Amino acid sequence: MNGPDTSRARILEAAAYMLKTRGLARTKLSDIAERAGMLAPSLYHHFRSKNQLVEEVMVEGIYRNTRHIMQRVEVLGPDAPSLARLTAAITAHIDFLLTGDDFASAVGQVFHDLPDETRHRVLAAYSTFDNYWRDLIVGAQRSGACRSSMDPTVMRKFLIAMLDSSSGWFRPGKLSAQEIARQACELFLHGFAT
Amino acid sequence: MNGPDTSRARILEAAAYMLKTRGLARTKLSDIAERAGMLAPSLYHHFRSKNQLVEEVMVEGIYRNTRHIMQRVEVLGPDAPSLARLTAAITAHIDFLLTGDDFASAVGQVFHDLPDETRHRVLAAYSTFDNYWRDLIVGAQRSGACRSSMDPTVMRKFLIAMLDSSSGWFRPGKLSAQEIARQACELFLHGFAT
DNA sequence: GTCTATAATCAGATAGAC
DNA sequence: GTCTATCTGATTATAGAC
Repeated sequence: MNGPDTSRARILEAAAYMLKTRGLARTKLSDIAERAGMLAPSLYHHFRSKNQLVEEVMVEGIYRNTRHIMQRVEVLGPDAPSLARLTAAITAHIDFLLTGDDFASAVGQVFHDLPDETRHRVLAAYSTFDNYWRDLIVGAQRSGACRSSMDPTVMRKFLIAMLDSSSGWFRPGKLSAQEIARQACELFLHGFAT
Repeated sequence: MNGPDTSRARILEAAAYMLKTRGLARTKLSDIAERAGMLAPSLYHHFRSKNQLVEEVMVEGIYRNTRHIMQRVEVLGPDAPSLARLTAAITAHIDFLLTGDDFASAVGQVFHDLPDETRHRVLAAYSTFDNYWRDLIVGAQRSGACRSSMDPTVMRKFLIAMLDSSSGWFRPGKLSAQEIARQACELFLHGFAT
């Protein structure tokens, strides 16, 4: 049942959890190790450095999230209206962040503290994600469903910031992930005013 | 012309700039000192520790930003329609972030890495800011200008996250702060769809 | 009030036993 | 593959001269 890297995977999950919860500077290797059931030096059997470990978490988080969103959009079929595609993407993103993918949440939390060199490589992985959103937004404008008077880059930045923030303030037991996703769609597409 | 704490003020400004630009973990005391025209140990004549210096930057940033927003809203007079008040607040916030107040930008950048004890105190200062936005939003709902079907807390979190993000991606020479503010108002109040 | 040492701390990383 | 022990390096912080 276990592949050759069970403990490697456990370490990555522990790291993702700690990074999402406490950020980069406040997570020590010993915290990650403890959560993975071992001591800090053992991590070096699986990863060359803290940076490499963090980088893998980031890239994995971006990859998982992108793939999840794409699936939930593409299942609608190639002829789905662009607003339906946008709605599916927003809902998928919130869902994924709030329903326990620590990797995806860690990305937003840690990205801006990454050392320059690491950040460049992570940025490359991020571009797939970013481009997908750009296409959804530009597509919605081209189809006439969204306003061309709005700058698509600004819309994307605002939207992603808004969605990403949710993993920082979401508390289970209050509004559900579904309800938050619904409000995000409403707000982004139709606004708060009556 | 110079009060008793000119260099103290210079240090705070240097710290705000470094914190907004590089985040907490990546700003060293020596960076702050250099920007203030002195060497790291000299900072200890003015501040007890890095934490205390950072805390003062945070509290000052929150205070300045809150005061700026309140002024720009209250100048409309007590009978201004609630949408005008919201619009003024959004515009003021973006303006303040993008037109060079490093203290305000540093808050969003650094807040989540603060050591627990510091963060608690900063959070107390933050509540004035937060409550003001809450009142603007709830007021707009009560007046009927904004939809009661939306959760006011979620709207506030989404709005502030969206606005705060701008200091991270704004680049002078592209869209102006005014234009970004306009798009933020449009998006938040009327949405992106046609 | 700012400097030149220098100490203290702490976290990342390595060596080598088991 | 994980441990104990140790090293290294970076950064905060202190002592004390000027």
